[in-house]
Amino acid sequence: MMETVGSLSKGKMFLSRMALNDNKAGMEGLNRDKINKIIMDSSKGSRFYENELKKEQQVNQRIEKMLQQKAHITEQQLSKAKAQVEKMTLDLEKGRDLSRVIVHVDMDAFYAAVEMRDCPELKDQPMAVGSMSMLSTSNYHARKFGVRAAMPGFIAKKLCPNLVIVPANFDKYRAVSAEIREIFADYDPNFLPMSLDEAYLDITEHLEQRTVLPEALRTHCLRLHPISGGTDGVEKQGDGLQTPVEVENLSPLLFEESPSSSPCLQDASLGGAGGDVEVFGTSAEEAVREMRFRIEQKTSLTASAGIAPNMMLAKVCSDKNKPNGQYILPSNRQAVMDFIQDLPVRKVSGIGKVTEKMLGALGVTSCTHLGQEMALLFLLFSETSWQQFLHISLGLGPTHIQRDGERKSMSTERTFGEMSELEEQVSLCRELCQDLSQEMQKEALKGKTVTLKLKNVNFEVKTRAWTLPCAIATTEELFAVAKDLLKTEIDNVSPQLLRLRLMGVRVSGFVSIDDKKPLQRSIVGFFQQGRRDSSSQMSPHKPVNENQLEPPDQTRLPACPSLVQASLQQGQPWVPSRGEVEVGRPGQQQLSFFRRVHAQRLLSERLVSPENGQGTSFQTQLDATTDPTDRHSRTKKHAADKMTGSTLEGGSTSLCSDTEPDSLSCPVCFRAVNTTDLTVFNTHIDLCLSGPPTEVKNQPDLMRDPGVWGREEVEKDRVTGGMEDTVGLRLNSCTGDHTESAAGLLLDERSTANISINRVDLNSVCLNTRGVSIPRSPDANAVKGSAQYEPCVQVSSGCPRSLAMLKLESYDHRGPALTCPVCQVTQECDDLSLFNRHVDLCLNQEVLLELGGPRPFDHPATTSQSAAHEEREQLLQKATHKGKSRRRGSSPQRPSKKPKALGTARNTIDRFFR
DNA sequence: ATGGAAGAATATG
DNA sequence: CATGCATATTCTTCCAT
Repeated sequence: MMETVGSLSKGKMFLSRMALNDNKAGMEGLNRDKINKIIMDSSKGSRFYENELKKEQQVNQRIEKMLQQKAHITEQQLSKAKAQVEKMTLDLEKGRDLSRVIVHVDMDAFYAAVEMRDCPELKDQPMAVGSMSMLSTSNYHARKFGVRAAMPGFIAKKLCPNLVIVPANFDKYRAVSAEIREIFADYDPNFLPMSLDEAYLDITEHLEQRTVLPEALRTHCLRLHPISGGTDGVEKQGDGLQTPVEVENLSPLLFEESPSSSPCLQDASLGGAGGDVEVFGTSAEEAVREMRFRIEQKTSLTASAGIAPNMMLAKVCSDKNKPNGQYILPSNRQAVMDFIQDLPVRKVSGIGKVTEKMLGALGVTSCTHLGQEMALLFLLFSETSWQQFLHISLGLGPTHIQRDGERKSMSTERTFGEMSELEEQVSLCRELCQDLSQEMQKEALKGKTVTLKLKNVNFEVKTRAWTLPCAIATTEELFAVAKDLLKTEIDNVSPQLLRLRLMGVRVSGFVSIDDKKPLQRSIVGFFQQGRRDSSSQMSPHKPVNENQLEPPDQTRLPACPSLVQASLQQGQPWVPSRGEVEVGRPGQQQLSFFRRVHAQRLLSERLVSPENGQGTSFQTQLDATTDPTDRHSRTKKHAADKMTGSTLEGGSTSLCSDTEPDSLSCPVCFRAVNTTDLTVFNTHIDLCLSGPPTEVKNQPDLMRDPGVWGREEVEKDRVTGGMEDTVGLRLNSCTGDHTESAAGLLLDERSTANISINRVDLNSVCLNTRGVSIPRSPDANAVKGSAQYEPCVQVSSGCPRSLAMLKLESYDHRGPALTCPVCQVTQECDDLSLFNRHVDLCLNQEVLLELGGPRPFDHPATTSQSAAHEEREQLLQKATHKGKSRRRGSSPQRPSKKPKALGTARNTIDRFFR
């Protein structure tokens, strides 16, 4: 190679990552310089190119770092490494297994070949499958022009103006794939499909049987019965095989019927054109030839294959005589080593362009070099990389093919023209979640980690993930998490907009079938789990983190705020915790918002109750400082207690219960209702909820209506009251102005505290400061209790009309949490109609409750059958003026054509995230 | 030290 | 004018114990 990719050419950086990758069959002897010039000319200056440049420089830096490291290596280190290498080499050599016969089969130009088969006009011209922006495959004709897979169509067109680009038709490819897999299965029922067009087979057993296989069963007929007109396609040359023909049901016949009755022959004679037969031998080569023959007979497509003692070699071999050829590597050590000798490392699966370049910088291009430099590589690369290199240099690879286990992730992503509109972004996000959810449903999967992927118009990629305590699957759940992730990113660049070109959502952390049950358990099990967890924390023998049957430690993981809301609607166990946003100072490194979550959560748990996990100290504080009526809210629990045990621990400390019921606290007006009759109580709640909506409509006065919200006095009391011991802070604004307060929350200059945004509504923002004490005055740095763990922070709303509400609660019980007076379940939820429906259900199912214990908040669909509910909901919708009671599940989602906000840009953002 | 989680990067077809 | 999608794995960094 004279013009090594990555070297300098005419003083200009030549991008190795952009240049033509011609290590592909059918691309030998091309005018690379010319092709590369065209590629460069089409790319230069584009955002894509700029990003590639950036990435290239990163790689170069990595290489530089590596070379510096190399310079500091001492002889001593090197000889020590050498010893390591020798020892390891010996070990590996000892374990070398040449007994297996592994085959790698690979269809030739698969997608392109299928299209050509089905459209004869394409056969004689250069064509590719894909689009103007990306090609999946090209036929061999097109490859002569440098047109290949993973090349954008518009560049391919420049290389080859006559190129025909055919859109992909995956259903068709899948169908063909199924056909060839049937054949594979005859040779190895445990074959490993790598993609639609590729598979590994272990034919060792088949070969054993084959030696005693009657000749008739190795006899295959050839029917000259071209299915789509044309004779030989561009890719069909050599190997003595004839034109594409079709023989129906060949494989079953071959292996299941007696040879004498082979209809194959009859058919052939019937065909008139004279059916030839071919007898295949018993060797590995013959077996593979037979397999390829059958593939061609069945599909009119050709395949190439490699035969070798392990997968790594078989893969390389299958490429050797592409297309429509095969290569066998004898199963002896010398043959393997000879084969490896000059093999470019890049040919080995797993060595990509970056590794190739890094190795190249050390003078390693072939596998022999690799073997020679193993000691050096030991010092410069990671253990795993080094192991990989060593295996390669010895010609070793997996000898037992194993079907892939369970899938580990599932994702969907979409590329589009620049998208900056929040509304669009959010709705796209939802769409993706919906698609993903549907896919998950097909495989009955539920996952715990949701990852949002964003690529901006400069091709910079970001991923943001959140792991939940329980597995989720529905659109709403996924969206709840994804939109929070998205919102965080939007907030992080605000007031600028995210200019996206791609968005994706991924789910991982699937629970196995065995794990699913516990995760879908009712809230009873959920809480019992929490109890078990915290008790085991205390016990000296700490259990290993979940074996299969042990459900995940749900108390230790953060939950996504919106998810709580969503799961509420889905009637699934909710998780009493939340995520946060770090409000960083300008210039300060924005630490990952979620990374902090876990830490802070643990912290809060420690605060709550390190010794007994019951949160007693907190509870004491709570009782001492909350509104007196509140104290009676945790009443009515005869049933609930029986089921959950009398305490809820760990992350659920807040649900600690007290006893003696004589009144119930209305979660709406916060007043004690002097009754224990739940029906009466329910009526009260209903009244509260359907209370005068008129004033409420006027947003500025939202907080003024005690009849509906009734919180003002209470909260004012709290502001002046238990301030010192405040642990959770909730800040409510009755206008949209809070957007200021959310972002511009006034931290004093040394505060690095994390303010968590609990929920951002149209009308309120709920913030949580974790374990932070609020000084009475800007100067007073009251360090109390939990504050020893966190810096002090001074909070001000920055909005004259906002009302700071300080509420003494344990961490896991802050925010707009409502406790169901019936089942005692507290949940973050400020949608009163939902809450009311829950209460209704609880009441209606009192009997059930007695029998089965508390259940999760139920799905609205199952609960809002009655017209009364509907009415109330409508009322409430008016009352809150937020559309909060809109049921995402059942009502057709309105295309958020709500009036654009009066307020700031922020305001509108918040609206989208409802 | 070790281990988990998140995030970026690498690789494959 | 303009560079995809799905999946897996590895490496690095940060954090907690």
